[in-house]
Amino acid sequence: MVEPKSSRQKSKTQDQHIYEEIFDAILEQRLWPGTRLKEESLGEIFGVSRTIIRRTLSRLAHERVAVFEPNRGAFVAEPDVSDARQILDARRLMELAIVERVAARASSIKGEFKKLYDLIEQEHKSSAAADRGTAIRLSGEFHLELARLSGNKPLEDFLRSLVPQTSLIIALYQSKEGSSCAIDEHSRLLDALKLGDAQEAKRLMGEHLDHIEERLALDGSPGNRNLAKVFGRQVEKTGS
Amino acid sequence: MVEPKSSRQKSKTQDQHIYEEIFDAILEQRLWPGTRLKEESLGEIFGVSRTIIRRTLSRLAHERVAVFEPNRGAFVAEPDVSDARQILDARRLMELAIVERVAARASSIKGEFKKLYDLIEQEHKSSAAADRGTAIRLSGEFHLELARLSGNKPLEDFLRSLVPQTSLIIALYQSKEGSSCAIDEHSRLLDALKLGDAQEAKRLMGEHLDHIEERLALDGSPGNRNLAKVFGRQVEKTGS
DNA sequence: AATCTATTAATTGTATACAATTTACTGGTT
DNA sequence: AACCAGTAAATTGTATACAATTAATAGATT
Repeated sequence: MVEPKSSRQKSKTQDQHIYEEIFDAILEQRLWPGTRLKEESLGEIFGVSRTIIRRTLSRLAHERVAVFEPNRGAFVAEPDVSDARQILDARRLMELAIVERVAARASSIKGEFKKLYDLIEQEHKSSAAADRGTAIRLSGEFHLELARLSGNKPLEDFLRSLVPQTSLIIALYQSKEGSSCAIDEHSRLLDALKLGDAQEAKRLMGEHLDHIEERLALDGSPGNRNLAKVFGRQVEKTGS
Repeated sequence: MVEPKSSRQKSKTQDQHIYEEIFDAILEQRLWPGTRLKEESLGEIFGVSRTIIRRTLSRLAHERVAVFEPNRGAFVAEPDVSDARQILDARRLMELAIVERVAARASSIKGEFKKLYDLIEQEHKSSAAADRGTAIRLSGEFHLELARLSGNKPLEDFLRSLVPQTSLIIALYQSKEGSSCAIDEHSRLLDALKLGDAQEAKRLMGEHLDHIEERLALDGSPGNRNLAKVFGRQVEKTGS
């Protein structure tokens, strides 16, 4: 058997690929909240019919990263302040639970920490190269890899929807420019995890999330809001 | 405007209806783990094309209540022991967090507790009538209503996938028959919540979940497993 | 010129047609 | 009788066609 995979069995990986492209675009903030996701345009871009695109959009909608407006199509989600608070609350709950579980398993997954160190290194590089988009995405991937190491798939899946949603929140509400402190925070967190120090790891994760939230203006004072959001919708980035 | 809704705007509620029918069938354990969900059959039952059914199945698959096997179709999920442990772990985390949040908001949502009392009453009735399926479903709805009152939609959505998954776990691994203690537990939990006593409410919820887990045989000893699971797949319940 | 209305174009929502694959069945072989 | 191959039927996976709706445009009216 040289090529056992038919054109149809590619479908799942094909699906996954399209999903990840959009996912990454949101993480890297190339795809802005409110951006229209036109089905035919996306179909042309990825060389598939609307059927496939529609399934991908449906998945994104289920993860609350996209929203379907009836008869108007799909758009990148625009979480309002209330949504944002709920998402960040849920994320904190998840991240602390994940860190706790990773710390508890630390001794039995020693070999699995390598990818986390690699991600941190890549983050450093992207940050040094002032490649903000990539740096943000890698930061998200760090958290997702942590979730994977928790050994709890439901928690991992849930975080997979919260991470891009956080990205949208940052796009909409970040007032101060993000200093690159996050990288060192990841490093220190990982050190604590490797030692299985759940208490310290949770403390560091809590602080890490505090720092992310501190940079946001969720108090509703328009002065701090992202100008793009204040002055209206973005240009479509999906058109052919 | 007498009838502003077109045939297409029914679609969303139509979708929701089909989803809930299957969801309830799983909660009530009329739909057994491993049952095949044939697209055309379901389409005939609900009077829609495979397109709609496929979307519903896709949603169920995303919630891990159903599973797609490539080129073979969708089946009701059959969580293995490892899956079960992760699901129950995640569910405990969620339920405790939810209870905490409901307790914190207790004073500002006083009027919203009515539905919970109604559900408990219905549970009593179904239990008295020996209507086990309905009783189980109502128990699930109690937890979902609680999640709604947490005021955190992401957490609510996540629990909405964990509750039917728990139902599947119970179907597969419950060894001892469930005594009706759960009802009183719901009552006492609700009393604590109404008072805003988070500590006590969490304690009660923890015990409640302990009791559910105690009745399961997740240790892998086949002697305690559900016979239906041991001796193989169930009869299809989906055929026309 | 601005606003409203009618018409056209663009887009989504659903059903259906067809291709790829799996499952069931039949007949033959050991 | 059990087992295997080959064929037919059933089922899924994808693309496409068409209907319903929304958005865009042009023309008329104030």
